[in-house]
Amino acid sequence: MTNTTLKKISEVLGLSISTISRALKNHPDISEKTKKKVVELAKALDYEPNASAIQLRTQHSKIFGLMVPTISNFFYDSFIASVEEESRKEGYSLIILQSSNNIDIENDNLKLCRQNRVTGLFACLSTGTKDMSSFLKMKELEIKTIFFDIVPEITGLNKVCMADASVGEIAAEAIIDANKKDILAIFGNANLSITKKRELSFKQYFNLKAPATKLSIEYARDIENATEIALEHLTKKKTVDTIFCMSDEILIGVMKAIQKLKLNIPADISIIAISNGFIPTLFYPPITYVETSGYKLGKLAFKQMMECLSNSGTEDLAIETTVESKLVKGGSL
Amino acid sequence: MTNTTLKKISEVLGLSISTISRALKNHPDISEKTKKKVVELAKALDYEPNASAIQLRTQHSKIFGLMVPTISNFFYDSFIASVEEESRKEGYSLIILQSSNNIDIENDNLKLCRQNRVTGLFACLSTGTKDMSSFLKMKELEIKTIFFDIVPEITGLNKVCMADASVGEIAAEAIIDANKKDILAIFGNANLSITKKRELSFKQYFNLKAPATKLSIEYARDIENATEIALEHLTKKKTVDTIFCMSDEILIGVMKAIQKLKLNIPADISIIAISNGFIPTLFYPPITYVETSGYKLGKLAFKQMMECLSNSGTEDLAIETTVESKLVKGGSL
DNA sequence: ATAAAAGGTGCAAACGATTGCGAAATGCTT
DNA sequence: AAGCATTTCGCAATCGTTTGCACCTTTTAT
Repeated sequence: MTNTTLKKISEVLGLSISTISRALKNHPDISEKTKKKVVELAKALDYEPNASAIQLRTQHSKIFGLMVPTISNFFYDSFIASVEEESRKEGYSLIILQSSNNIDIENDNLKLCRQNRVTGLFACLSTGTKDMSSFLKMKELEIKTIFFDIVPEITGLNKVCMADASVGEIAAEAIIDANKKDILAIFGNANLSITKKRELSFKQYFNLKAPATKLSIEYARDIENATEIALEHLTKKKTVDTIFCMSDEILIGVMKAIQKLKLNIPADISIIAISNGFIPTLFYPPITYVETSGYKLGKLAFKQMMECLSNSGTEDLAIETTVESKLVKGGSL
Repeated sequence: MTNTTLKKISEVLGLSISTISRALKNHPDISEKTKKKVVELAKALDYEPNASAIQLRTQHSKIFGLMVPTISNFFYDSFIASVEEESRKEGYSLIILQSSNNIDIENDNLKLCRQNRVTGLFACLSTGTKDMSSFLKMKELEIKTIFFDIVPEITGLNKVCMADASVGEIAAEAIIDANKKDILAIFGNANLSITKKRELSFKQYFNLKAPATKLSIEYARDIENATEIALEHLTKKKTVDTIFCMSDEILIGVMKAIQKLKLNIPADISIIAISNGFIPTLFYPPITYVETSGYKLGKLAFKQMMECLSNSGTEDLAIETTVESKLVKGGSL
């Protein structure tokens, strides 16, 4: 069974291909009578336009690319879900790519996007990305790129992020309000700008508002490493009264340590995290967290993409926007 | 900056477009000398073939579609990740779609796949799907479809599933081995074949091996509902000694109830779940679970897709394969 | 009545690549 | 040197759609 094409419809109706094409897109040149005939036959024959042909002809693809380090992630999967929702509404398809934090794969993926002539790309950098040339190549090809979450440090690009600085402050403020004095703060990869921002604002807020607070800063590579770090601090020097976790992964690692030591929250130890909100509710009491919503970020990124596309042609300005976050109180602080 | 095309290369080199095309694909008709020249210039000009043009010409798209009810899900996200990995290796792009368990969206998504002329589709049915006509339309268009996880009941289709029957048995066996007598078994949507299979095999195994066991069967709609059900059983009639959870969602709901009641696992109550393996490890002691790996299922689905494609032309046989699972012992039983 | 203006439709080129077939150039044989 | 095979390459059609332009009817205005 071969696909129905404009040609086939035109042959049946004894009209030209161009007339069919115009009729189907409700072009004013075509009479109502003809339009009706065409539309009806098209439906009867299950006509569905060939996206490749349209792309080829119009040089416009109705496809977005979306690249994340890993799909299996509380933050990214909701970001993806969010962008997917919007894309579908606008009639775009979404090609999902994961870089696995591997630069070669990242470049392969970018190539795929170029070959498919995606209209736009949502990109979260992989951890090791230093060389932005592949991304800049996208710009030359007029593939609009919105960077999100982990974004390049260079300017002149479109970026959407959580308001990372304020995220750090909100957490710090909550800790100070709870009158905690000895904090273990565990961050992620120290090379990422997201980590730097959160850490800096976190520390600065303490310096400003509660300089006497004792802060131990650590960096965890993964869940296991976070567990180790927490165990180390909780067993050797038992003075720590609060643990701050920069991410869900770190929170999970820390909670393993706490459960292992059978500590009570918040009697023995307080916890506060930065999270999408899912993991914190799995524990009892629910963990207090500063919300970073992949879902909201996705919506924002999409909005920015659409603006970017409508601005096309004119000077394309690079915008950096952020999603503010808020404290969600559990019972862990 | 416009894209490099075969035409542009041909003009620079004073050769015909066909020669360039053949040279780039290492066609034996072309001399080594010419090939070398062409390949070098192509690289210098950053030539990247236009996927749309190729698709249009070859009627073969190098794109797979993948539809799940929701991306944000422990099982599906790892399935997606797995298929994405393999697709990339084979040079395919993946279009991800989520149906949100909404039949209209599901149909829209299928249409998108058709319009993009995807080569193959990995599909997990949404909960309410009864009418398979949209899917059968894919078959007419020779879009190979592999159904996974939640699959249609009709035969003659390609399906990959967890070995749901054996999953139920493994759980039942573990419970019997642990010498438990009063079981609360919470399942998901009772209309899904996956639920039916798991439930049937679960009950049958008890009937066969330990008919005296008391089984209370319940169905939970979502996390909250699972919590309610668990609370109900644990507070009113306190005889239940084990809770079986058919999915991560149910496990999460149950764990909330247990933490709320401050019950000790496994002293007060035993837990066993069917899970991807992530959620069970978040608790202490880790929950014993029967493993259902989205990752493994993804690999299997992809393998089957490739076989399906290579078989193309010949009689296309419908295969149903399953991934066996195993018991992963935590400390909850 | 006739010219001008709509209204409706078709022609043909274009998008970028693939490929069967034919043609030119080269080498080889005798 | 002529015939033949072989190597190397180009022509042109094709995939399905869009779109500027020209064309032919009707209307409408004068």
